[in-house]
Amino acid sequence: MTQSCDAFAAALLVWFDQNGRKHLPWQKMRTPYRVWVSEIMLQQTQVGTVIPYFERFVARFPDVEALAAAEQDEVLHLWSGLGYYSRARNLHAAARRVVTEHRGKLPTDIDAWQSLPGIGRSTAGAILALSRGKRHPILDGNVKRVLCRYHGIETWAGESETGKALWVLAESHTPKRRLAAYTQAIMDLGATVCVRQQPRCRACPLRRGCSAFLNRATDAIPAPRPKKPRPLRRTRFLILRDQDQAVLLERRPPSGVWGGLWGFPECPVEADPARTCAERFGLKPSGASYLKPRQHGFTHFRLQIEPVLLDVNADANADRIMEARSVLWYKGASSNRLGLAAPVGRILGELPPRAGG
DNA sequence: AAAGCGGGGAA
DNA sequence: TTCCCAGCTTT
Repeated sequence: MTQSCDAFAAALLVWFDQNGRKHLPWQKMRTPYRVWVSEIMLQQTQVGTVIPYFERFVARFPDVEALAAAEQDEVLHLWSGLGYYSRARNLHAAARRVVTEHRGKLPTDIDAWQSLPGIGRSTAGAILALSRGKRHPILDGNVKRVLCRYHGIETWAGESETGKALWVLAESHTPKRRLAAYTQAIMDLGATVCVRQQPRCRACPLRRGCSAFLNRATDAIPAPRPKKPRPLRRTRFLILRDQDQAVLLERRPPSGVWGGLWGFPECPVEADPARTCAERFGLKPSGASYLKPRQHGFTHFRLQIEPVLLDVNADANADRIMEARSVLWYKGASSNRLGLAAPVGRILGELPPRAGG
């Protein structure tokens, strides 16, 4: 007798029918395009955060042609606040490639998906399983946690040997039928039951076979990433504000921190802000006030931002500055649809009013 | 304050 | 192949 799936998958599917999430926005009209967008948004971001972004994004770009035709600025604007902006740039670039290279047809095989920017093995497998019911394993953070606990894997999942072993296990548990349900089920279990801290093992359909549960090891598994110290870096944000309360923003380089987003000009903390302002923009500030420094956290370092507010009179120079496409005077969200780096948006909302302005 | 999360690209 | 990078939310 051949069974269509192992005990792991069978228990998971039974659980899913009762407890799985079936009304997420990307589960209505479950087209490959919508599943693709949702999977990219979900890569480093939780469901609750993604939902409003997803709704806005697919309302504006309902299909791959609409996305491909968009300006990058508008794509980044709709992504602004979600983080990891290379996801948005890659999604946009991939949409353009699908239109030019596949005449707008989304791929049906996993290699074609994986050759698109921003799509690796797990994301490609998830898209095909969820939207077309094809048999491919996935291995995202939730699945790694479930498999490490179930199989009692005590090494860190980010280690390459551990990762290989997890892919083999993921493949072996993947059933031959009900691929969309199974794929959603294992993600849902990780997100709602087999959570990192205080997992709800009493509600888990897999506990009878779960090594970590049977050995009371759910606190130790999954093993945490080996941690490294995060150095502190400092930078200055130059906030040039003219007599109409408009603020000068620069487009950041396409790669690196906040790549492609708009932000304040930066200068090293050793430099003189007023002189930098004069040298780079030909504007002589009438005063400089040092605003409260703030810290912004990244994975590998912390950034101390020291904002300096410089009041300038821009009339004579505005045109010359604007000739460069990478600079603009920002008058508020109503007049510009741009992607702003998160701390830039916060600082803009907290600026003190200009005296006599 | 610290940890988590998937993939790209440089080394 | 192996590092290093990215930005927000949750705890």
